[in-house]
Amino acid sequence: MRIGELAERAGTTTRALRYYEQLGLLPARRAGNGYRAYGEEDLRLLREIRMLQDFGFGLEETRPFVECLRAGHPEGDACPASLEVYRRKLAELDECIARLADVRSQVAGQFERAVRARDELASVEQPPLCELAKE
Amino acid sequence: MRIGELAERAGTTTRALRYYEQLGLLPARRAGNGYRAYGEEDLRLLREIRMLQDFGFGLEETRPFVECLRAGHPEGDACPASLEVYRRKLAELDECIARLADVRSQVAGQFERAVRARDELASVEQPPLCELAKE
DNA sequence: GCTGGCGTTGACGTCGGGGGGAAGGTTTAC
DNA sequence: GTAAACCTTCCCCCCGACGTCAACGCCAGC
Repeated sequence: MRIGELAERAGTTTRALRYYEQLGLLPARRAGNGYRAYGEEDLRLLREIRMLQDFGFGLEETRPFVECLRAGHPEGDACPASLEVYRRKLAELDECIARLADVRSQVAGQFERAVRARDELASVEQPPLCELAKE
Repeated sequence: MRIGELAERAGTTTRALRYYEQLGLLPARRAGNGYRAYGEEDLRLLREIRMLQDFGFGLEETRPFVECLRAGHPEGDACPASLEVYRRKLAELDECIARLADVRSQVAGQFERAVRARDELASVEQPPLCELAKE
Protein backbone atom coordinates (compact mmCIF):
# COMPACT_ATOMS: atom_id res chain seq x y z
CA MET A 1 0.00 0.00 0.00
CA ARG A 2 1.30 3.44 -0.85
CA ILE A 3 0.99 6.63 1.12
CA GLY A 4 -2.09 8.00 -0.60
CA GLU A 5 -4.10 4.85 -0.06
CA LEU A 6 -3.11 4.57 3.59
CA ALA A 7 -3.94 8.20 4.19
CA GLU A 8 -7.35 7.79 2.65
CA ARG A 9 -8.15 4.59 4.52
CA ALA A 10 -7.16 6.16 7.83
CA GLY A 11 -8.91 9.44 7.14
CA THR A 12 -5.78 11.53 7.25
CA THR A 13 -3.41 13.15 4.80
CA THR A 14 -0.17 12.15 3.11
CA ARG A 15 1.41 15.17 4.71
CA ALA A 16 0.61 13.87 8.19
CA LEU A 17 2.06 10.46 7.35
CA ARG A 18 5.33 11.97 6.19
CA TYR A 19 5.39 13.99 9.36
CA TYR A 20 4.88 10.88 11.51
CA GLU A 21 7.71 9.20 9.70
CA GLN A 22 9.89 12.22 10.29
CA LEU A 23 9.18 11.84 14.01
CA GLY A 24 10.08 8.17 13.78
CA LEU A 25 6.56 7.36 14.87
CA LEU A 26 5.49 5.47 11.78
CA PRO A 27 8.51 4.55 9.65
CA ALA A 28 7.81 3.06 6.25
CA ARG A 29 9.62 0.49 4.16
CA ARG A 30 10.61 1.72 0.76
CA ALA A 31 9.84 0.17 -2.58
CA GLY A 32 12.53 0.02 -5.26
CA ASN A 33 11.33 3.30 -6.75
CA GLY A 34 11.65 5.12 -3.45
CA TYR A 35 7.94 5.13 -2.70
CA ARG A 36 6.84 4.47 0.88
CA ALA A 37 5.35 1.00 1.27
CA TYR A 38 2.89 0.29 4.08
CA GLY A 39 1.14 -2.87 5.24
CA GLU A 40 -2.13 -3.58 7.01
CA GLU A 41 -0.23 -3.46 10.26
CA ASP A 42 0.58 0.18 9.66
CA LEU A 43 -3.10 0.93 9.26
CA ARG A 44 -3.67 -0.46 12.76
CA LEU A 45 -0.86 1.62 14.17
CA LEU A 46 -2.19 4.68 12.47
CA ARG A 47 -5.69 4.10 13.80
CA GLU A 48 -4.26 3.84 17.31
CA ILE A 49 -2.53 7.17 16.80
CA ARG A 50 -5.69 8.83 15.53
CA MET A 51 -7.79 7.51 18.40
CA LEU A 52 -5.37 8.80 21.00
CA GLN A 53 -5.12 12.10 19.20
CA ASP A 54 -8.88 12.43 19.47
CA PHE A 55 -8.48 12.03 23.22
CA GLY A 56 -6.10 14.96 23.21
CA PHE A 57 -2.87 12.98 23.43
CA GLY A 58 0.16 14.58 21.87
CA LEU A 59 1.98 12.61 19.20
CA GLU A 60 4.86 11.82 21.55
CA GLU A 61 2.39 10.40 24.03
CA THR A 62 1.13 7.95 21.44
CA ARG A 63 4.59 6.54 20.92
CA PRO A 64 4.45 3.91 23.70
CA PHE A 65 1.15 2.61 22.33
CA VAL A 66 2.49 2.36 18.81
CA GLU A 67 5.66 0.62 19.92
CA CYS A 68 3.60 -1.74 22.03
CA LEU A 69 1.56 -2.76 19.00
CA ARG A 70 4.70 -3.06 16.92
CA ALA A 71 6.16 -5.37 19.59
CA GLY A 72 3.36 -7.78 18.80
CA HIS A 73 0.82 -7.06 21.51
CA PRO A 74 -2.78 -7.20 20.32
CA GLU A 75 -3.58 -3.94 22.16
CA GLY A 76 -1.53 -0.78 22.25
CA ASP A 77 -2.16 -0.33 25.95
CA ALA A 78 -0.91 -3.77 27.00
CA CYS A 79 2.50 -2.37 27.96
CA PRO A 80 3.43 -0.68 31.24
CA ALA A 81 4.67 2.43 29.43
CA SER A 82 1.25 2.91 27.86
CA LEU A 83 -0.48 2.50 31.21
CA GLU A 84 1.86 5.08 32.64
CA VAL A 85 0.84 7.50 29.90
CA TYR A 86 -2.81 6.84 30.78
CA ARG A 87 -2.08 7.61 34.42
CA ARG A 88 -0.21 10.80 33.62
CA LYS A 89 -3.01 11.90 31.31
CA LEU A 90 -5.66 11.24 33.91
CA ALA A 91 -3.71 13.25 36.48
CA GLU A 92 -3.24 16.02 33.94
CA LEU A 93 -6.93 16.06 33.15
CA ASP A 94 -7.85 16.07 36.83
CA GLU A 95 -5.59 19.00 37.54
CA CYS A 96 -6.88 20.91 34.55
CA ILE A 97 -10.51 20.27 35.46
CA ALA A 98 -9.89 21.30 39.05
CA ARG A 99 -8.24 24.52 37.95
CA LEU A 100 -11.08 25.35 35.62
CA ALA A 101 -13.67 24.54 38.28
CA ASP A 102 -11.90 26.86 40.67
CA VAL A 103 -11.83 29.68 38.15
CA ARG A 104 -15.45 29.01 37.32
CA SER A 105 -16.53 29.38 40.92
CA GLN A 106 -14.56 32.60 41.29
CA VAL A 107 -16.05 34.07 38.13
CA ALA A 108 -19.52 32.95 39.19
CA GLY A 109 -18.98 34.71 42.51
CA GLN A 110 -18.01 37.93 40.77
CA PHE A 111 -20.95 37.64 38.43
CA GLU A 112 -23.48 37.13 41.20
CA ARG A 113 -22.08 39.97 43.24
CA ALA A 114 -22.29 42.26 40.22
CA VAL A 115 -25.85 41.23 39.48
CA ARG A 116 -26.91 41.82 43.09
CA ALA A 117 -25.26 45.24 43.04
CA ARG A 118 -27.13 46.11 39.87
CA ASP A 119 -30.47 44.92 41.26
CA GLU A 120 -30.02 46.92 44.44
CA LEU A 121 -29.20 49.97 42.47
CA ALA A 122 -32.25 49.43 40.30
CA SER A 123 -34.55 49.02 43.29
CA VAL A 124 -33.31 52.32 44.70
CA GLU A 125 -33.64 54.20 41.46
CA GLN A 126 -36.87 52.59 40.34
CA PRO A 127 -38.96 51.38 43.30
CA PRO A 128 -41.81 48.98 42.50
CA LEU A 129 -44.97 50.75 41.41
CA CYS A 130 -47.18 48.94 43.91
CA GLU A 131 -46.95 46.21 46.50
CA LEU A 132 -48.80 43.76 44.28
CA ALA A 133 -45.93 43.83 41.81
CA LYS A 134 -43.80 41.98 44.30
CA GLU A 135 -45.72 38.77 43.72
CA MET B 1 3.26 58.89 37.01
CA ARG B 2 5.45 57.52 34.26
CA ILE B 3 5.36 54.12 32.67
CA GLY B 4 8.04 52.48 34.82
CA GLU B 5 6.38 53.43 38.08
CA LEU B 6 2.93 52.31 36.93
CA ALA B 7 4.32 49.01 35.73
CA GLU B 8 6.04 48.37 39.02
CA ARG B 9 3.05 49.34 41.13
CA ALA B 10 0.79 47.06 39.11
CA GLY B 11 3.27 44.22 39.01
CA THR B 12 3.65 44.18 35.26
CA THR B 13 6.13 45.43 32.69
CA THR B 14 6.54 48.54 30.59
CA ARG B 15 6.32 46.39 27.51
CA ALA B 16 2.87 45.19 28.52
CA LEU B 17 1.67 48.76 29.10
CA ARG B 18 2.84 49.84 25.66
CA TYR B 19 1.10 46.82 24.23
CA TYR B 20 -2.15 47.73 26.01
CA GLU B 21 -1.90 51.22 24.63
CA GLN B 22 -1.30 49.81 21.17
CA LEU B 23 -4.55 47.88 21.55
CA GLY B 24 -6.31 51.05 22.67
CA LEU B 25 -7.03 49.36 25.98
CA LEU B 26 -5.10 51.75 28.20
CA PRO B 27 -4.26 54.94 26.31
CA ALA B 28 -1.98 57.41 28.07
CA ARG B 29 -1.73 61.15 28.06
CA ARG B 30 1.62 62.49 26.99
CA ALA B 31 3.85 64.87 28.86
CA GLY B 32 5.62 67.66 27.01
CA ASN B 33 8.66 65.49 26.43
CA GLY B 34 6.64 62.71 24.85
CA TYR B 35 6.68 60.49 27.92
CA ARG B 36 3.50 58.62 28.78
CA ALA B 37 1.75 60.17 31.80
CA TYR B 38 -0.58 58.05 33.93
CA GLY B 39 -2.80 58.86 36.92
CA GLU B 40 -4.10 56.86 39.86
CA GLU B 41 -7.17 56.06 37.80
CA ASP B 42 -5.02 54.19 35.33
CA LEU B 43 -3.68 52.05 38.14
CA ARG B 44 -7.22 50.98 38.94
CA LEU B 45 -7.92 50.16 35.30
CA LEU B 46 -4.71 48.21 35.10
CA ARG B 47 -5.52 46.24 38.23
CA GLU B 48 -8.89 45.34 36.75
CA ILE B 49 -7.16 44.10 33.63
CA ARG B 50 -4.67 42.02 35.62
CA MET B 51 -7.36 40.46 37.79
CA LEU B 52 -9.40 39.40 34.78
CA GLN B 53 -6.28 38.12 33.09
CA ASP B 54 -5.64 35.92 36.10
CA PHE B 55 -9.10 34.47 35.57
CA GLY B 56 -8.08 33.56 32.05
CA PHE B 57 -9.84 36.41 30.26
CA GLY B 58 -8.27 37.55 27.01
CA LEU B 59 -7.31 41.19 26.74
CA GLU B 60 -10.22 41.95 24.43
CA GLU B 61 -12.57 40.49 27.00
CA THR B 62 -11.34 42.95 29.60
CA ARG B 63 -12.22 45.90 27.42
CA PRO B 64 -15.85 46.27 28.57
CA PHE B 65 -14.72 46.29 32.20
CA VAL B 66 -12.09 48.92 31.55
CA GLU B 67 -14.46 51.11 29.60
CA CYS B 68 -17.05 50.71 32.33
CA LEU B 69 -14.61 52.00 34.91
CA ARG B 70 -13.55 54.79 32.61
CA ALA B 71 -17.21 55.75 32.23
CA GLY B 72 -17.22 56.51 35.92
CA HIS B 73 -18.72 53.38 37.44
CA PRO B 74 -17.13 52.37 40.71
CA GLU B 75 -16.95 48.73 39.59
CA GLY B 76 -15.85 47.44 36.21
CA ASP B 77 -18.68 44.91 36.12
CA ALA B 78 -21.46 47.41 36.68
CA CYS B 79 -22.22 47.59 32.94
CA PRO B 80 -24.34 45.15 30.91
CA ALA B 81 -21.48 44.48 28.50
CA SER B 82 -19.30 43.27 31.37
CA LEU B 83 -22.04 41.03 32.68
CA GLU B 84 -22.40 39.60 29.21
CA VAL B 85 -18.69 38.80 29.17
CA TYR B 86 -19.10 37.05 32.52
CA ARG B 87 -21.96 34.99 31.09
CA ARG B 88 -20.03 34.07 27.98
CA LYS B 89 -17.02 33.11 30.07
CA LEU B 90 -19.09 30.96 32.38
CA ALA B 91 -20.62 29.17 29.41
CA GLU B 92 -17.17 28.74 27.89
CA LEU B 93 -15.81 27.33 31.13
CA ASP B 94 -18.76 24.99 31.49
CA GLU B 95 -18.33 23.67 27.99
CA CYS B 96 -14.61 23.23 28.46
CA ILE B 97 -15.05 21.44 31.78
CA ALA B 98 -17.73 19.18 30.31
CA ARG B 99 -15.51 18.31 27.38
CA LEU B 100 -12.58 17.50 29.63
CA ALA B 101 -14.79 15.46 31.95
CA ASP B 102 -16.02 13.48 28.98
CA VAL B 103 -12.49 12.80 27.76
CA ARG B 104 -11.46 11.91 31.29
CA SER B 105 -14.18 9.30 31.59
CA GLN B 106 -13.28 7.80 28.22
CA VAL B 107 -9.60 7.62 29.09
CA ALA B 108 -10.43 6.17 32.50
CA GLY B 109 -12.50 3.52 30.75
CA GLN B 110 -9.64 2.60 28.45
CA PHE B 111 -7.24 2.52 31.37
CA GLU B 112 -9.41 0.25 33.48
CA ARG B 113 -10.03 -2.09 30.59
CA ALA B 114 -6.30 -2.30 29.92
CA VAL B 115 -5.53 -2.98 33.58
CA ARG B 116 -8.14 -5.73 33.75
CA ALA B 117 -6.74 -7.28 30.58
CA ARG B 118 -3.26 -7.23 32.05
CA ASP B 119 -4.43 -8.80 35.33
CA GLU B 120 -6.26 -11.56 33.54
CA LEU B 121 -3.25 -12.29 31.42
CA ALA B 122 -1.08 -12.41 34.54
CA SER B 123 -3.42 -14.83 36.29
CA VAL B 124 -3.28 -17.15 33.28
CA GLU B 125 0.45 -17.07 32.85
CA GLN B 126 1.23 -17.18 36.53
CA PRO B 127 -1.50 -19.08 38.37
CA PRO B 128 -1.54 -18.80 42.15
CA LEU B 129 0.77 -21.27 43.82
CA CYS B 130 -1.93 -22.60 46.10
CA GLU B 131 -5.57 -22.12 46.85
CA LEU B 132 -4.81 -20.34 50.11
CA ALA B 133 -3.22 -17.47 48.17
CA LYS B 134 -6.65 -16.50 46.90
CA GLU B 135 -7.60 -15.16 50.29
C1' DG C 1 30.10 67.26 29.89
C1' DC C 2 29.55 62.56 30.86
C1' DT C 3 27.54 58.55 32.62
C1' DG C 4 23.55 56.00 33.72
C1' DG C 5 18.88 55.30 33.87
C1' DC C 6 14.65 55.94 32.08
C1' DG C 7 11.92 57.00 28.05
C1' DT C 8 10.54 56.60 22.79
C1' DT C 9 9.34 53.81 18.28
C1' DG C 10 9.69 49.81 15.33
C1' DA C 11 10.72 45.37 14.03
C1' DC C 12 11.28 40.78 14.90
C1' DG C 13 11.31 36.42 18.13
C1' DT C 14 8.93 33.02 20.96
C1' DC C 15 6.24 29.18 22.41
C1' DG C 16 3.90 24.61 20.88
C1' DG C 17 2.06 21.21 18.12
C1' DG C 18 0.61 19.55 13.84
C1' DG C 19 0.89 19.94 10.01
C1' DG C 20 -0.10 23.21 4.98
C1' DG C 21 1.55 24.54 0.58
C1' DA C 22 4.65 25.32 -3.20
C1' DA C 23 8.77 24.27 -6.01
C1' DG C 24 10.98 21.08 -8.78
C1' DG C 25 11.74 16.46 -10.07
C1' DT C 26 10.48 11.11 -11.00
C1' DT C 27 7.23 7.31 -11.63
C1' DT C 28 3.03 5.21 -12.56
C1' DA C 29 -1.48 4.58 -14.66
C1' DC C 30 -4.69 4.99 -18.44
C1' DG D 1 1.46 11.41 -23.94
C1' DT D 2 -0.26 13.28 -20.13
C1' DA D 3 -2.29 13.52 -15.81
C1' DA D 4 -2.15 11.85 -11.28
C1' DA D 5 0.50 10.29 -7.63
C1' DC D 6 4.80 10.12 -5.55
C1' DC D 7 9.46 11.96 -3.95
C1' DT D 8 12.42 15.66 -1.22
C1' DT D 9 13.29 20.18 0.75
C1' DC D 10 11.99 24.37 2.22
C1' DC D 11 9.53 27.86 4.41
C1' DC D 12 4.93 29.20 6.43
C1' DC D 13 1.12 29.41 9.79
C1' DC D 14 -1.79 29.67 13.80
C1' DC D 15 -2.79 32.11 18.45
C1' DG D 16 -2.06 35.69 22.12
C1' DA D 17 0.70 38.20 25.09
C1' DC D 18 4.20 39.76 25.39
C1' DG D 19 10.13 39.42 25.29
C1' DT D 20 14.13 41.21 23.07
C1' DC D 21 16.92 43.93 20.73
C1' DA D 22 18.27 48.33 18.02
C1' DA D 23 18.96 52.97 17.79
C1' DC D 24 17.87 56.98 19.54
C1' DG D 25 15.98 61.08 22.92
C1' DC D 26 15.56 63.19 27.65
C1' DC D 27 17.15 64.34 32.15
C1' DA D 28 19.48 64.15 36.87
C1' DG D 29 23.61 63.99 39.43
C1' DC D 30 28.58 64.68 39.89
